Amino acid sequence: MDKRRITLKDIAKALNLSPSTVSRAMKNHPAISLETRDLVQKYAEEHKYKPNPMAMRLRMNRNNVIGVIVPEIVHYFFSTVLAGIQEEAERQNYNILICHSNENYDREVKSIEMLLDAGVDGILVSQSKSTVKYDHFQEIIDNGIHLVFFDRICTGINTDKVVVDDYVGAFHAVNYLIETGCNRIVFLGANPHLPISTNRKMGYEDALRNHRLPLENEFIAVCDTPDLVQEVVPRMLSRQPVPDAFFCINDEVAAYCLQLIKSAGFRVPDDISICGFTNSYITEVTSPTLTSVDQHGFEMGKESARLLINRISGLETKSGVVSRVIKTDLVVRESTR
Amino acid sequence: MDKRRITLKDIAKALNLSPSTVSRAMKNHPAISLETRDLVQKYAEEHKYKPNPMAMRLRMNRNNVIGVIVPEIVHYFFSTVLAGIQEEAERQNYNILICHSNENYDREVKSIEMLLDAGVDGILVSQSKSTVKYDHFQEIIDNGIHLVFFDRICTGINTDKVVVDDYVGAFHAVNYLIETGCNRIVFLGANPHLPISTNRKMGYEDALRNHRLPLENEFIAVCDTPDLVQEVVPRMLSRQPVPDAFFCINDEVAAYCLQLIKSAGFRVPDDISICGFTNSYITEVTSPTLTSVDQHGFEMGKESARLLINRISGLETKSGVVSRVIKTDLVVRESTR
DNA sequence: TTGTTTTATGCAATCGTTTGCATAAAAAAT
DNA sequence: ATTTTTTATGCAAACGATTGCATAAAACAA
Repeated sequence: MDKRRITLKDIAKALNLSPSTVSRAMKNHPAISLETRDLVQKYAEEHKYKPNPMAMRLRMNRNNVIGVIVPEIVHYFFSTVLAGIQEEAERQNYNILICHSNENYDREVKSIEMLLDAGVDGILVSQSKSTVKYDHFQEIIDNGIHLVFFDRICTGINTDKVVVDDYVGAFHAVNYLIETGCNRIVFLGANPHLPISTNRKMGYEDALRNHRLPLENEFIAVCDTPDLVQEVVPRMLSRQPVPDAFFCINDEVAAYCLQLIKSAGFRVPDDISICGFTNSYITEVTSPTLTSVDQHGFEMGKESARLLINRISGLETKSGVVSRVIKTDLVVRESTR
Repeated sequence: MDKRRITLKDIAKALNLSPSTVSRAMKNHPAISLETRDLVQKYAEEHKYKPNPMAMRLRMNRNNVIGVIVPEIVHYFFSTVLAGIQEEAERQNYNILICHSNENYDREVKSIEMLLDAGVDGILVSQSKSTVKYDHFQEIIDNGIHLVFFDRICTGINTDKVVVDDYVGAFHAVNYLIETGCNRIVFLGANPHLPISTNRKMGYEDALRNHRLPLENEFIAVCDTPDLVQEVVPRMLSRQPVPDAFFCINDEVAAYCLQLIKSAGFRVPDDISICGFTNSYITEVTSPTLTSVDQHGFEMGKESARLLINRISGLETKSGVVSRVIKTDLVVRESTR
C-alpha cells in the first residue's frame, strides 16, 4: 500500500516520451499520433494514472470548489439547501466547502476569510440574523470571487441572488386561513431587517387588506425561536377577542406554538388554526399535523449552485444582478380548518 | 476590483529581493536580517499578501482537506455529526468536503472516487445501509489515505472507528422501560448487518434477560423507515396480549409509531410506552414528547475529525486500530411512564 | 594584509501539469 | 533532387511557493 500515485512524468519516462506529449495524448490532442495516444492511454489506464489535483489547480488557477455559508447546518431548511447545492455541484464536478455562522456576525466574517484563504472560486451565502455590516461581503467581490446570496439575502450588497417567493407564499397561506374562516390572524415574524420576514409580512398584510380585514399591530410580533414562543404566544392568547390563527415564520415556531395553544386549552384547528413555513419533517409528526408553506429548499440549493457556477465558468454573462425566484406551495394538513 | 492577488514574486520585485528571501522573511527565518524581515512583512501586510493555497498544497503535498461521506445530509443525527466535524476541522485549519451516499452503494463508491480525485488527506465514512461490498473502502487505504468510520462502521475493514455505545444505550433504555412497568417490549431495529442495530438488539435482549423476561422473536422486527412503520406496527398491535412498549431504532420511527398507536386508540404512555434513539428535535414537538437516547452526534463528529486529523498529522501513532466510544444518555420525556 | 568566520542574500531545482513555440522526421509537391 | 507542407514530438517557461546549496559582503582574528 501507500504506493505513490503515478505522475505524467513517470509515464513519460516509462514510455520514453516527453511530459508534454503524454499530457496531450491524454487529452486527445489532434497533433498526437493515434499510435502514441493509444500507447499512453493504455499505460495510464493500466497504472491507474490520476492527474494530481493540486498541480492542476495551480496551473489552471481554478479550484473547482465553491464555498457555502449557512447560519446553521443542523436545520431542516438549510440542510435541504445544502443537499441541493451538493447535487448540482457534483454534477458539474465542483466540490463544496461548508461553513456555518451559527447566526453570528463574527463567525460569518471568519468563515469568509477561511473560504477566501482556501481559494474557492465562488461563495454562496445565506446571511446570519445578526449581520448588519456588509464589508466582509464586499471583500469577496473585491477579491474577484463570485458571490450569490440565497434565501437570507443581503440588501446592502448588489449581487446575484436566489430567493423564495416569500410574498406570494405568505399571501396564499394567509388567504387560505381567511377563506377557511379565520379573521384574527397573528403573524409571528423574524428580525425586520431580513427581507424574508418583511416580504412575508407584506404578503400577510395584503391578504388581510384584500379581504378588508383590519391590520392590527398587536397581532404582529418578532418571534422566531422556541424561547420567544414561550414569551410571545401567551401574551397573544390573553387578548380579547382571542386570535383564531397563527401564521409562523418557520415550522419550529409553529410546532411550539401548537403545543402551547393546546396546553392553554384551545382546540387546533377548531378554535385556532396554525400555519408554518418550510414544510420540514416535523410537520408530519406533530398532532395535529402542521399546515406549512413548502420552500423547496432543494431546488433553491440547485438553482443557487447553478447560478454561481455559471458565473464562474462565464456561462452567465449578464452584467447586472441576476435574481431567481423559487415558487412556494401551501401544503395543507390538519392544523388548519 | 478584481485586483489579482499579490504573489511572493511581486513582493520580491517591488522590494528588489529574491523570492526566496521574501519567503524566508515571511516565516521569520533566522538567516534574514531584521531590517529586511520587517520591510517585507510590512509590505506584505499593506498589500494584503495571502499565500496562494494551490501553490502551497502542491509544494507541501498536503491539501488540509478531509472528505466526509454520510448516508444523508438532511438528517438530524448526521447533520449534527457534520457540525461537530466542521468545528474540529476548522479549529485545526482543515476544510471538509461533504458527500452523501443517499443510502446507495453506487453513490458511495462514486463519492469515494470523487474524494480521492480531489486529493483529500483523509476520509470519514458512515456507511450506507445497502453496502455489502467493501473494496471501495480498501481502495482508500491502498491509496495511502487515512480512513475513519463513524457510527455506521464497516466490520469488514480493519481501520479506526468512532461509535456510540449502542449496547449500553439500548440496555439502559430497555431497563428503564421494564422498571417503569413494561414487560412486553417491541424492538424495532434496522438491517441486521449494521452493528448499530445488532448491538442495540443485544442490549435490549440482555436487559430482558436481566429481568427474566422472555425473549420473543415476534417482538423484534426490522423497521427503520416511516413506510415500514405503517406495515409493521399494526401487525404488532394486533397481537394478544398487546405490547406495552416500543423501543425504536430512531426518533422518526418512534414519532410515526406514536401517531399510529394513538390513532389505534391506545394511550401513550399509559397503555404503551415509546422510546426513540438519537434525541433529535422532533422529540420535543410530538405529543406526548418523546423519550429518547441521546447519541451526542456533535461529540462524535468532533472525536472522529480529531482522530482522523491526528492520523494525518502523525500525532496518533498507534499501529493497530483505534476505537473510540461515545457515551449515550437516556432523556426521559412524556412518552414513557 | 591575509585568512577565517559570520551574516544575509540569491540561484536554481522542485512539486505535477499545461502550452506556445521550435524542430525533426516524414510525406507531398515541385 | 530539392523545396514545401504536414505531422509528431520535445523544449522550456509558467503557475506560486519552498529549500538546499552556493556566494557576496561584512566582521573579526591573526
